[in-house]
Amino acid sequence: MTTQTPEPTAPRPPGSGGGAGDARRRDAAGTRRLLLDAARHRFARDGYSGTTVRDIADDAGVNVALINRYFTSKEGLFAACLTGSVNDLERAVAADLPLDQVPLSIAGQLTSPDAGEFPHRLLLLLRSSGDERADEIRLQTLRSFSERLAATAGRQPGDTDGDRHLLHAQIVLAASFGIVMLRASTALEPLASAGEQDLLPPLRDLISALLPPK
Amino acid sequence: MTTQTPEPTAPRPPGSGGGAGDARRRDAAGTRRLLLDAARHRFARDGYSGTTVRDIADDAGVNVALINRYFTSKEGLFAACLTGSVNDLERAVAADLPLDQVPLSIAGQLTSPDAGEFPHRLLLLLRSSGDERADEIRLQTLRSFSERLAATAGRQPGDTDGDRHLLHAQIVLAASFGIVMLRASTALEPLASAGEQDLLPPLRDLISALLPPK
Amino acid sequence: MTTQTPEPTAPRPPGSGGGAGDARRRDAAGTRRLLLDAARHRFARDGYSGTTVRDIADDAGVNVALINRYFTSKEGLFAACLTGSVNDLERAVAADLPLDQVPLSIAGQLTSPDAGEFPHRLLLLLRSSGDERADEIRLQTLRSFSERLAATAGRQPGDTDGDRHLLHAQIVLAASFGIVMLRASTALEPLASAGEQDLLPPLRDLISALLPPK
Amino acid sequence: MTTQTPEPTAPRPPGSGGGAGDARRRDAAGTRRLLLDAARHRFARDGYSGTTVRDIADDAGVNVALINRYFTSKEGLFAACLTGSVNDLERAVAADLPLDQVPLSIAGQLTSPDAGEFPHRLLLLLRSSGDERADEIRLQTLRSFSERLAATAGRQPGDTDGDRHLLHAQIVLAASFGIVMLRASTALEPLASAGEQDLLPPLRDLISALLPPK
DNA sequence: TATGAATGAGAATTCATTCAT
DNA sequence: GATGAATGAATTCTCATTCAT
Repeated sequence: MTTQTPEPTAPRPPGSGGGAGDARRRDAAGTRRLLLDAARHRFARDGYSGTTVRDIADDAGVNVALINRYFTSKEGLFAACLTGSVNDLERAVAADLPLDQVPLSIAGQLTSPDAGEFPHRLLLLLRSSGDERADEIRLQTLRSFSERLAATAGRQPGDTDGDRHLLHAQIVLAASFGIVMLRASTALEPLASAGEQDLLPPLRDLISALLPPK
Repeated sequence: MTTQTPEPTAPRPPGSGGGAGDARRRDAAGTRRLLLDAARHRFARDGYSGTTVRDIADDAGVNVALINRYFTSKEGLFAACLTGSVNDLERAVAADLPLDQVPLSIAGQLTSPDAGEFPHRLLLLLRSSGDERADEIRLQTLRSFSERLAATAGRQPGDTDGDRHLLHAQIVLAASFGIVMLRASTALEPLASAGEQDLLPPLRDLISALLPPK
Repeated sequence: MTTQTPEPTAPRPPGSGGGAGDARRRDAAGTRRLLLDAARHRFARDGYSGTTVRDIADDAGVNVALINRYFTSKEGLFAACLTGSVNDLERAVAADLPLDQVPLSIAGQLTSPDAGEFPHRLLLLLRSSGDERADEIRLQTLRSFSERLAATAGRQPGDTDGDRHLLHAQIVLAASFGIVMLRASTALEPLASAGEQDLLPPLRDLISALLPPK
Repeated sequence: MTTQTPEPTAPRPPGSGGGAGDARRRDAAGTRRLLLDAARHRFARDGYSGTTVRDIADDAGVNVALINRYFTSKEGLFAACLTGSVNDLERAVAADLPLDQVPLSIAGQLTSPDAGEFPHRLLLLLRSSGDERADEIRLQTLRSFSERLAATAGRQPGDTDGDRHLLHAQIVLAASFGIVMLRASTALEPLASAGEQDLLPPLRDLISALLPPK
């Protein structure tokens, strides 16, 4: 394995399951959530096959076997991460923001100082586990996203091709993905550590260039 | 553009017309190239850990052991793919295009009808093997790319922060990545099957919004 | 003497009387010991590279993966065998026998009728895994052995070179090794099946010739 | 592999077969000898399974495939080494030395300053390839050796057991083996670098203690 | 519910050997 | 006779998963 784990590839000794001080023991719901959180980060950062269930369990501080107990399999856990993220994302954009606030929202989400969940949830949409079901979810989510985004754009005079807005919305989406990816996987400065106030202006420009308001 | 670099098809050994089956035997350079091509596609599509050396060897139609023979290890093969791609990318943009041709060039590269190499080479830059050396190459390439791109932009009146151009260039780069990723890993229409003539206009808009000409 | 150290047979889990088949399950310490015992024999007999981890696991009747679980790697297992053997050897000679009992002790150890552990532990000291750490242990052990042996020898009138005793002790050690090796790897009669009463006299002669008592 | 080759595990690049300056090319007998010499050293030092045919071929500066060409297989090469060594050893002791010269001869052989062949040939007798045929040769050689050695010893008054001389001779042989082994595989001082004049006296003592002259 | 021991499938890599030139 | 490309059979090690407690 070549995951870039901080720990210097310690030969995982037998009997170091976790046991974070015996707190939160015997709490099914809590354990589930712990695993989901850990998994989302790992999957987003290292991809599906770059992540081992042991990594996740260790991060969560629980026993590996519980992954299978609660999620049946690694793929099950991945699917759960995905649907969970989708739900949260849906809720995040459900507000149906006015168009001129979209850049602000995106910029904010991308740079939320507390290493917010948004980038991870987004990244997850690009990760494939090879599981058909999960892939369908991904596609469905992306589709609905871009449609909603396209809907915010104004119709330009002489527009015949309805697809054009959709294409542009998908390009905006793609740009967001690209930014998250680059920030997540490289140390490319200044992009990697740009803050909200840095990202907002160019994003506003980008969006208004592709999706002019109605 | 659409430079395909079809890697001038190995000098076939005498007496192997061109039939199916196992022609091209006993040709070290040819085998190497075959492996590189197969590996680039697999790595770009499935990521480093999602790819099996056996997959690659099978795609290339050669024995697995040859990967270690020619590239020492899976990581060695990955590094070779990366540097190879970098070289080709460098050459591709070496032309130092005038700014107003950049969108055209990008659009062309992204949509080359014959599933050209460009997207794969680009995608590769986002894949990590955990190998320090390879990661350094990736970063270096991205950096030099964005700098060159930034250099094509005009200085705006009152510009004090030189980083701004760089940031914008990196966002353009990110957008390209995002488009390639989405096209590669999902069937999101209309983006997935948009052709050059579809992508050109929005890309032109995007670029001139972020990197106004001098 | 003939200390057999039969490794006080793992605490069998309740409800597994002593029948054949796969008793002793779910007993980490027992499994570890089982692997060590099997490994010591194999390594001693076939050398490091002549031994397969699968051989060892099969001998021990456990799954191969457990070798990596408990000892990290084949080399780790080898090192564990070595240090284990060293400890036992140290204990075996710790008694600081009076010189005139040394031949008896050696003869006893070499011929313990139940194919005792001693020869294996000794043989192990001649096997190299290429692992630096393990090699250092070997050397250290041999050194301390021969020093202790040399110390039992009397000083001869006019002795100036202190090294002489050490050299002689090492030759005695070498002879012991040679005997063990020949017995282990060939069917050379009568040496191969000589018993304690056969070996004792010549060993006594050999030792008193090289290490005359004080 | 963990052979302790000096070269820092250079990833053997394709196309570095050997070609020692194109001298001695197309010389079947020469090549054979070259391979035998290289093989004897490797086998003696690293054992059968610790040695790779590539190691041997590289040492000899010839192509690997020639091993199979000339010796059919790795085992064939090993057997050839063994019989070759046996022949040389036979010749070495054929002189039927007077008993009082045996220690001198052995000490000389063990320490021959030019890293003589003797220790290697001797060591080879302890290495097993798992090949029945080879093992038979080894045993046969050891037997004839010890018999010849026993024959030099004088009959003691009241000797009834004829085997006693043979046993003693085998112990002398074993001691020689042990010394060679220790010298070859460890850096145990002073034994490791003892010269002929150091080894001669104790060996003389050892031999006369076990095999008193007639 | 939680734990850690155990397992089998599969991954990368090495190696002796054969083939074509 | 000699070379190096190619191959298939191991070998070590990792990983997801299941079992017994």
